[in-house]
Amino acid sequence: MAERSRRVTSVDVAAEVGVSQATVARTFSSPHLVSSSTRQKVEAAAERIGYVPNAIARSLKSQRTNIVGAVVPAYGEYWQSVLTAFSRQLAERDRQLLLFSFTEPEQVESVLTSVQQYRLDGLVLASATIGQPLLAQMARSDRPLVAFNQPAASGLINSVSVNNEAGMTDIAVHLANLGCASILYIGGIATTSTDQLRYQGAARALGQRGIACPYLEAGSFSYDGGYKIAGSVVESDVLPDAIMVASDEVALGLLDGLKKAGVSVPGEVLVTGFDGLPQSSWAGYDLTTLVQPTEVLVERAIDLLLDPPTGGKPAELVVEGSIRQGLTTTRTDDHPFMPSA
Amino acid sequence: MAERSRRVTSVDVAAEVGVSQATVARTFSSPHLVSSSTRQKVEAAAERIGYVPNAIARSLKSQRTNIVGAVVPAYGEYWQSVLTAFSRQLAERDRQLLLFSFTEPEQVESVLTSVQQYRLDGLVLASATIGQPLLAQMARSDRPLVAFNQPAASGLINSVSVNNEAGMTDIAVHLANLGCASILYIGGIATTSTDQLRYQGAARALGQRGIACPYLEAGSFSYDGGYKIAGSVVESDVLPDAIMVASDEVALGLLDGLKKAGVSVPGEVLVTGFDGLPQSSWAGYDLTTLVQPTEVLVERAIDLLLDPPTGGKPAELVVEGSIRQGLTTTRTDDHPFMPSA
DNA sequence: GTAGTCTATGTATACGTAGTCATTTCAGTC
DNA sequence: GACTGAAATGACTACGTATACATAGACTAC
Repeated sequence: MAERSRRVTSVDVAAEVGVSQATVARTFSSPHLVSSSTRQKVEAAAERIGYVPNAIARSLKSQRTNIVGAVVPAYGEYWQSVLTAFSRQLAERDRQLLLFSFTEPEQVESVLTSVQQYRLDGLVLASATIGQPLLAQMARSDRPLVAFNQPAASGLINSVSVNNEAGMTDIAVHLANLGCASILYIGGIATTSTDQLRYQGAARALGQRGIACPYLEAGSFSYDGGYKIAGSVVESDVLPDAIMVASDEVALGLLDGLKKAGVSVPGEVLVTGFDGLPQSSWAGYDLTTLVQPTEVLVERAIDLLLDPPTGGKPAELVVEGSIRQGLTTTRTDDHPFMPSA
Repeated sequence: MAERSRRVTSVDVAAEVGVSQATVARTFSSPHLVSSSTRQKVEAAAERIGYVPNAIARSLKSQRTNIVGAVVPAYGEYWQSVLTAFSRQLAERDRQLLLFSFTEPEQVESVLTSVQQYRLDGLVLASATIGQPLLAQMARSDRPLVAFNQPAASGLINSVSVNNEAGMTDIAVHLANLGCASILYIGGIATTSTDQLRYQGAARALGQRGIACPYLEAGSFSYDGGYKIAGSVVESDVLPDAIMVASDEVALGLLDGLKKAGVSVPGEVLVTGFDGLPQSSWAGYDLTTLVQPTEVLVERAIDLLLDPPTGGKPAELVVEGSIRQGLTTTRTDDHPFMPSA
C-alpha cells in the first residue's frame, strides 16, 4: 500500500486467474477462442485488479492502430462540420480520429512528416490547398489515403468529392430559370481546383444560355472575405441580377455586407452559396445553396480507408449534391427583372 | 523488386551506416548524445532508405505518446471552436490531438473506457454533461486530467473555466445600467453547472438592484432551442425589457425567432449572449455577449496537462471573460423604457 | 605517468501484446 | 475403449524502439 502499484498488464491478470498470458490476451482480442468459463474468470479478475488492455502494445504487435488521421485546415465552418462527421462515423466503427490541423498551407509538409511516424490505419487529406507534388509523394505510402473534396488529387490517390461542377450548374440553371440575365460569380481562392470546377460548372451552363458570368475573387473562403467584397460589388454602376458565391461562408459574409450597404436581397439581387452549412439555413440568412451530402461523402471516404480497393487506378468517387432553395432566390413582386415581362 | 520490401527500421539504418541500433535511435530521440559526423551519416542513410521513426514502438518503450485526448460533444459551435484551438496549440507544442466525440451524454462512459486503452499523455474533458460520479472515477487515473469549462468538476480534477458567474454579472450590470427593469433569463439545460453558475451571476446582481429575473429553459444549447423558445417569449402578454441568454448559439436562434415573430431587437427588447462566437459578431447579428478568452483557457489547460502540479488539491483555474457590446443592446430612440425618464 | 573526467558508442534488455505452433482436453462415434 | 477431430490452452517469440550499463578513447591536471 505504501508503494505506488505497478502498471497492470495481461501477465498480472494471468497470474491472478492461473492461466497463461496468451489466454488473457485472447479473452480481449478474440473472445471466441476462449471458453466461456475462463472468459468470465479472466474478465472478473481484470475488473478486480484494474486491468485495461494497452492499445500501444497491441498496435505494435498487430501493426494496426485503429486510428485514422485527418489533415484538415484549422479554420472554416465547412471543415469543422466535416471533422465532426468523420469523428462520429469513425467512432461508430470503433476507430478513433487523430487530428492534424494546420493554419497555413506551408505547414502541411511538416505535418505530413509528423503523420508518418504514427502508423495510422489510414489518412484523410481534406484541404483544397495541398499541392499535387506533395500528393504524389504521399501516394507512395503503403497506407490507405483518401483525398476529401480535393479534386486536384484525382488520379493520384483515392478521392471522394461532391460533384462541384454539376452542383454549380444546378444553381446556375436555377437562376437562369428565374430570369436572371446578368450574373456575377464570386470565387474563394482562384488557384484551388475546387474553385475552378465550381466556376466551370456555372460558366458553362450560363454560356450555353448566352449569359455572361464574370469572375471575382474574394481571396479566401471566409466570412470576412465575403463581407469585404460586398463593397466592390456595390461600387460598380449596376448590380447584377444575381450573385453566385463559391461557398456558403463567403456568401453569408456577402449577405451581411450587402445588407450594410443597403442592398436588398432578394429584392435587388439574388444570392446563392455552396456547401449547405447549418448556418445557411438559419432564419436570418435562409440562403439558397447546394447542400453537400456530407454524411455520405464521409461514409464513402471511410469505406475507402478501411478496406481499400486493391490494385488498379485510384478510386475517384463523386457524389451529387442537392439544391436547397431559400429566401435569397425567392422572387418578390418588386423584383427589377421579370422573365415573362 | 518483385517482392514488396519490408518495413524499414532503425536496425536497417544501423546496418547501412555501420553503427549500432542504439546510435540510430539516439540520433532521432536525443541528437545531442551523438557526434555531428555520425548524426549526419545516419540522417543521410535514413533519408536514402526511407526510414521514419515508429511512434508506436517509441511510445511503448518510453511510456509517452505525445498525444493528448479530448472528449468533446460532437455538436455545438462553441465546442468546435474549442477543439480547433486545442488542436492548433497542441501542434505548436509538438503534440497531437486524439478526438473522442460523442452525441449523447450516455455515450461518455463507454468513450472513457475506450480512452483508457490508449495511454495518452493527458485528457481533456470538455462537456457540461459529464456527471460527478464519472469524474470521480476518472480522477483515480494516473494520467493528467483537465476539465474544460466544466465547473462541476472543481475539487475532483484539475479544471479550467471562464468565470461564468462574474461574466454574467457583468452582462446583468450592463443591462441594468441601460435602465432595464424587467429581464428574462433563458438557460440551456438547467441541470448543468455551467447553466446554474451563469444564472446565479445574473440573478444575484439583478436581485441587489431589485430586478426580478425569471428563468426559462431552452432545453438545449442549440440554435434550434433558441429559435423555438422565441415563440413562448412572444406569446406572453408583455415583453421584458431585455432577454439574457445562457449561450450565444441559443441567443442567435432567439434573435431569428424574434425577428420572424416581428419583434424588433433592440427596438422592443434587448438581447445578450455568452461565449463570444465568431458568428455573434457577424454583422447580421452583432450580439452583445461575454467573450470567452478561449485561447488563454486552452493554453492554461494544456499547461496543466503537460506538466501537472504535483500533490495537493486539484488546480482550479478561473479566467475572466470580457464583454463585447453589439447592436442588440444599443439603445435606440424609440426604445420603450428610458432610465432617466 | 597516472588518475580522473567527459564524450561517444556498443550491448543487452524491457515495454505489453498478438499470433504461431505445439500440446492437451474433451465430446462424439463405432 | 480406442480413435478422431475440434476446441481450448500454453510456451515462445517478435513487433521497433529507448535506455541503463559498460566500455573505449580523448583530454586535462597534477
